[in-house]
Amino acid sequence: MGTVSKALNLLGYFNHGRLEIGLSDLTRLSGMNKATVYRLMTELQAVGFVEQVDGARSYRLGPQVLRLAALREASVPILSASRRVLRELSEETGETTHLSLLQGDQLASLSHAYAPQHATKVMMEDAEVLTFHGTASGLAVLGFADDSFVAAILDGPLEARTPQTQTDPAAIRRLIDAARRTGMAQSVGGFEAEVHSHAVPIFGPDRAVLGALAVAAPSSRMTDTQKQAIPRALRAAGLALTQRIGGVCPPDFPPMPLP
Amino acid sequence: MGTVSKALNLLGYFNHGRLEIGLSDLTRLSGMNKATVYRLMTELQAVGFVEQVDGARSYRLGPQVLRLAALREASVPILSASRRVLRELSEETGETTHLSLLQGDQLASLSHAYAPQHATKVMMEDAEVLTFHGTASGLAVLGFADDSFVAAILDGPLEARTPQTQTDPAAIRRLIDAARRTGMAQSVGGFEAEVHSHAVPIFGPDRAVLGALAVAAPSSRMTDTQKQAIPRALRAAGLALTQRIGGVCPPDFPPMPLP
DNA sequence: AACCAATGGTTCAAATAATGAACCAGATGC
DNA sequence: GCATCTGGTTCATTATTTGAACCATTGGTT
Repeated sequence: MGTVSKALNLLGYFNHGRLEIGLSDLTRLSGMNKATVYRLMTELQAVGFVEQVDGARSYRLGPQVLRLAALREASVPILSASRRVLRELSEETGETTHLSLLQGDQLASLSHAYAPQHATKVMMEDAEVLTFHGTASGLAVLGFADDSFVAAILDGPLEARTPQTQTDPAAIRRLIDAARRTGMAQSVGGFEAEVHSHAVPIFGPDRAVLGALAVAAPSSRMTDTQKQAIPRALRAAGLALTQRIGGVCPPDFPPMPLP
Repeated sequence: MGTVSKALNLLGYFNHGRLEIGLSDLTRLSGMNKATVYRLMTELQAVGFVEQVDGARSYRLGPQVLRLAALREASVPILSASRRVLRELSEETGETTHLSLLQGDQLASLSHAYAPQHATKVMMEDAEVLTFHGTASGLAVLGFADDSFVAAILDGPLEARTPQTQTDPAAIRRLIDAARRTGMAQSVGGFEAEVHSHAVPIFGPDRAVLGALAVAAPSSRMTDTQKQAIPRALRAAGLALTQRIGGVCPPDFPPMPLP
């Protein structure tokens, strides 16, 4: 691994629970030498990828990433395309919706919409990294990912975020197969307790899976009516989003059932 | 300059006119050795900062920057805070408004809003890099930047984007001084012909200037009425945005004139 | 007030990774 | 069928990165 990767991997330790990280913490987290971390962070700071909060002390992400993200959106306007789809899907289902995208070997939730209807709703934070085996979105993605990628996930550690999280590789494999067959995945409390999610994959122009569109509802509201309505609306929204970004579904993707 | 800076500087060559760059172009643009550029880009690709468009060929920015930008917004929610301010200011003035932020030694326009009123309007693109000497936003920022920073800008090459661009260092210095005295800057056709812009600086919690809020109108619509109304609305909006992000104006910032 | 354990930051010889000229192989143009 | 692009690769030379140890401050404990 080259120096550039090491430096940029340091940025991976930032998340919603750790928006600012001190030198010592970063040294511990990364397992690298303190002097190395210091030099890398100093260099990242010089190019505006991180900044120090005031004068000295801990680091946080810098303003330069905003410019790059805006240009990425200009190249591949998937987030902007998703906003209307998310909003309409939220209104139609009455529940929280979100879009997650593959970023290398991670799946991050990057855009969401809330429904106005209910006082209680599933709350989302952008940039949260999702597990593949414990979320509907993750299973939907795995259903259409490379075999080697799926194997790597099933081989790796399968953490249980909740008591309901499925961690048996064989069982997860069955869920993935079901996702591929039906074009949709579900998770009941696999990531957050009391949350029942449905998700469909989103495809790019090369027919590769890019991420997933999901509806997350409190389990208590998942009535028989909703269990019918949500998959129907979600499937249509997923196809619409894939289409809006110029994507193409793979040949084995199950078509919309007739109404 | 270390390897990390070299790699990340490569990302600086991406812009709206060049969303995808091939290896040879990048080699020429950067002046570095082709093997070096190749290795750096391969490494950036491995961590998801760039990706290759399909299989092989040219590079574009990768999905990883989206996650970092979302986290940056969670740290410093300046873009989300700006959206309402921009929208209201656009509605009030009937013109295009935008927010630009300092990113190291660059000023990039990162968020904008259009007014619904007119058929003609000034169009904006996010992530466009602005000149300091030829835009109202740039002058507003320089008015409250470090002396050394101002000196570096005036010392550097001062490109004329339009025939109207002021490129005389002494004249620009006078514009900067005026911006500091009045808390507002103007530019008539200094960046795009026929565009008359006003801008006010935005400050952070440490009283340092972060960027500028601007109103851009076609010169033809800049009537005496608008010349009064826009500065008034803009000044109020700038103070509101500074306040909403927890910023503090420096002691010498001219207060709002009484109505 | 002395002590201890943190913190961020710095040094310098040794170890390692980056560099660049030259070289492939394929595509495109003439 | 020659010339010139392109992206990609090699390998000895060179320059950068590395890491143990060391400072200076800070905050908490006895």
